[in-house]
Amino acid sequence: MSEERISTNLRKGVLEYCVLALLSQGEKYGLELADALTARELIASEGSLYPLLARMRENGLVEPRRETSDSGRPRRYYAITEHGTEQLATFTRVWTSLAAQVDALLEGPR
Amino acid sequence: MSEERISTNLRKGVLEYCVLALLSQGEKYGLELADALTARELIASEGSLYPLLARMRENGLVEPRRETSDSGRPRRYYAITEHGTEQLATFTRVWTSLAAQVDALLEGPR
DNA sequence: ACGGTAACCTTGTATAGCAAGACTTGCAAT
DNA sequence: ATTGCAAGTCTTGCTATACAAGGTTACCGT
Repeated sequence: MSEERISTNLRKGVLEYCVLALLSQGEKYGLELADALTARELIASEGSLYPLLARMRENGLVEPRRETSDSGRPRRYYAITEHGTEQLATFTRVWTSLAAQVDALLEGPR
Repeated sequence: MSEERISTNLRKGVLEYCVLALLSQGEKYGLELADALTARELIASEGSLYPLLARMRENGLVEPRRETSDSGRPRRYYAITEHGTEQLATFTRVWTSLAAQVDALLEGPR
């Protein structure tokens, strides 16, 4: 029951950069991102993703492009911007450092 | 400028269990915890810690004990409870799994 | 025409960390 | 004594994020 709560809080602030990491491998559209993140258990529902994408667009981290259907309904593809790439690099530094501290604490005194 | 913001969000949901990890090595009082966490860059100020300790007490994760001064002003020592120990174990599982996913994403496709 | 489904988006809510500072207590100079 | 300083605890107001639940639009097969 509380495993969910733990996950939820852990995801805060990580999700944004996981999206950037995925986009750094190439453009993706909303549901495609949602599926990739769900498979990795990094989101619990699309309700987290779309508001996040909107924020990221406002902050200039991603650039949306509308692709009107070759088949199926139109999709909105997102590409990472230069600014987004920089932010991803910064995050990687911060994450690596923090994760090392947490790992050390969890392992306890040698 | 935004490195702070990244850290802030990353800490959410981690801090609580870092406190438990520290307490699993023995009782500690407020400022002692604050110093340990600050040294590891896991908090930015005591303003995060005291409300957290209060929440953790309400949730039965820690048990406070008032120690009236042997020397210096009285301190409130916190000990981890059995429930706290269980929660720490659960967190460790969740954290390990999530951290692995994030690391994999940051390293990108092999 | 009609149901299904892919894709996208919105609303409301709970929660966690933070900055800044208030308050209390003991100790040390003067 | 009195003043000042530092250790220790706690409070207030704020912002931001993930989530559940549901709603909307467009395409497709039958």
